[in-house]
Amino acid sequence: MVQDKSANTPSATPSANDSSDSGIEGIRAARLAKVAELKQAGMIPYAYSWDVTHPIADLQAKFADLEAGAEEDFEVSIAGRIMARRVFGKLAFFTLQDETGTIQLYLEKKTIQAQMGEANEQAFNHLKQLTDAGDIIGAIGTIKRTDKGELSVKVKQYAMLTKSLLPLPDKFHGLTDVAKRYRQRYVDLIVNPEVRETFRKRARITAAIRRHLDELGYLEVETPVLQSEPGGAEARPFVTYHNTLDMELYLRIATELHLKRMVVGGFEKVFELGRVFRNEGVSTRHNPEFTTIEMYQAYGDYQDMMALTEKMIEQIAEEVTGSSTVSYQQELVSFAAPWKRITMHEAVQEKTGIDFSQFTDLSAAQKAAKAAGIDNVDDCESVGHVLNEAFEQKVEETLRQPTFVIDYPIEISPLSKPHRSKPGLVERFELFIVGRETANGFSELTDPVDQRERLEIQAAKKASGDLEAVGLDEDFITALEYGMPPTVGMGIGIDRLVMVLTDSASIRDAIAFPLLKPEKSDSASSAS
RNA sequence: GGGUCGCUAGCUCAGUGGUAGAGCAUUCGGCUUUUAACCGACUGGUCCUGGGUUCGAAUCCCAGGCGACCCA
Repeated sequence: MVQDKSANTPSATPSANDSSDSGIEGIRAARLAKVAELKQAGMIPYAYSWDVTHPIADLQAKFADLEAGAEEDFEVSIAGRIMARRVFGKLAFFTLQDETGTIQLYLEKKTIQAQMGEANEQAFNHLKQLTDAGDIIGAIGTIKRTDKGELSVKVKQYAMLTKSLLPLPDKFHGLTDVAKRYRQRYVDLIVNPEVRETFRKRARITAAIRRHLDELGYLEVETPVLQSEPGGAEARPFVTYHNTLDMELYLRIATELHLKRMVVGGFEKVFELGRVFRNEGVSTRHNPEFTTIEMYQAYGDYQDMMALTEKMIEQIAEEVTGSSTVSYQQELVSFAAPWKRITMHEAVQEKTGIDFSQFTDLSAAQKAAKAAGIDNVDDCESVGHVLNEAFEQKVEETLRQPTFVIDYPIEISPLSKPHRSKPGLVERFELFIVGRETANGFSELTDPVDQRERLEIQAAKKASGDLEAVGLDEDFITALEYGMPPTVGMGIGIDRLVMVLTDSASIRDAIAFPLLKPEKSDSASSAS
């Protein structure tokens, strides 16, 4: 191994094999013994750096046409994790993996001794005895395609860079236990290439959004996560506490109200891409912390924003997956614009036969809905709420291709501007993809008096115990009183978009570290 | 919140009342063209936790934990 010349002592050190235990503790002990042996032999088991000349994928591409058995006198230096070892008496093959891919190391005793022998005659033996699958090593050598056709680096010199103490999962079956995959995502990432690809795609999606909006002249801003009055959505917040101010604070449930303050302040195109927190249950479609982008454009309306949305997402789908048609869980989804637009009333009428726009009376709407097999209508406080129940129960799931549902009832849209020509409705759209709400946008309510009235209704609900109702944010109203230009806003659930574009069945597959309950409670297990 | 299923070696999994198993990994020996390398030998267990039934429990019963799926 590459080493400093000082300590070239024969390995009179503790052998790695005096543990009779091959369970996890035994493996750790054996590897710690190897760490000691490496040090004893003058090597550094946890190195400081390594000069890499080529990512592995570059080598695979550059020498793709090299014939079996051929060698190139082209010296490279690479680094990565040993994923598999195939060791013979005087020859060994390692599979080395870096971020870009894998390549085989061709490790010949003859060659390594010739190059490293003077420094360490034990170089090849150390390779066999002191390296394990999971270790991170650096290697310098030339390119060779073996007789069996595997592109390899014929190693002249190598060095341990990081000694791994824990065994990798089964090299063939990998790690499949989903709980373990989420709890130890680092192991999942090491052994499951498709998981790495998902998070690469996620990064490309957010980068593409930023690039797209930057080109359109949008400004990325950051607004508070800690708020004294969470608003902008109907959801229960997380509560936290500030010590020196001696006050409760809430983690934001949306970025909406602060972004609108930015618009009031004169920024005409703003967005924020960031984390919001909702104190809700966990499912394949919900994680308590998730990522949204909200964007606001002055002087535009919801038609403008729908046009922007379909164009942007179509472009992202093409960039990230290579096509505007993607396969999601065996279902083809086409992002080619323009997307279908249908009013909420039309959509519900299509599926239930009921025209809710004819109802002015709540009980008549409830009766009709019940007759159509719609549940939970008794608690509805308005025709609009009944319509929404009907939509959620009978329509939502059926919207597989990207679809804009437009013109929502005003009762369920406290921040939207009234529709310019349809009384009782607002200029709002929601985007559905594979049956899931993925985006939500509307012409923003700019009338401060109307806004105050609508938020007061919410505040009253909150006061009477509705935990999801939002409070009245006086400062937001004050901002509107200074005057907000006509504005359209929209939010996209980034995690759900990532799910569709990465073919992930669960939101947990699109979030690197999803929330999980601790595996074991440290507190006493005795019941009370 | 309800229902169904799962939890056994580091990993992937067998094992339905009678001494806890296999493959891979680990350890040891052999091997210069392997790639799920191979051959030989060995090692490795809180059978998720706690109760109960039983002469005897991974297995049956009860409660709990964590997870998956479905429903609300």
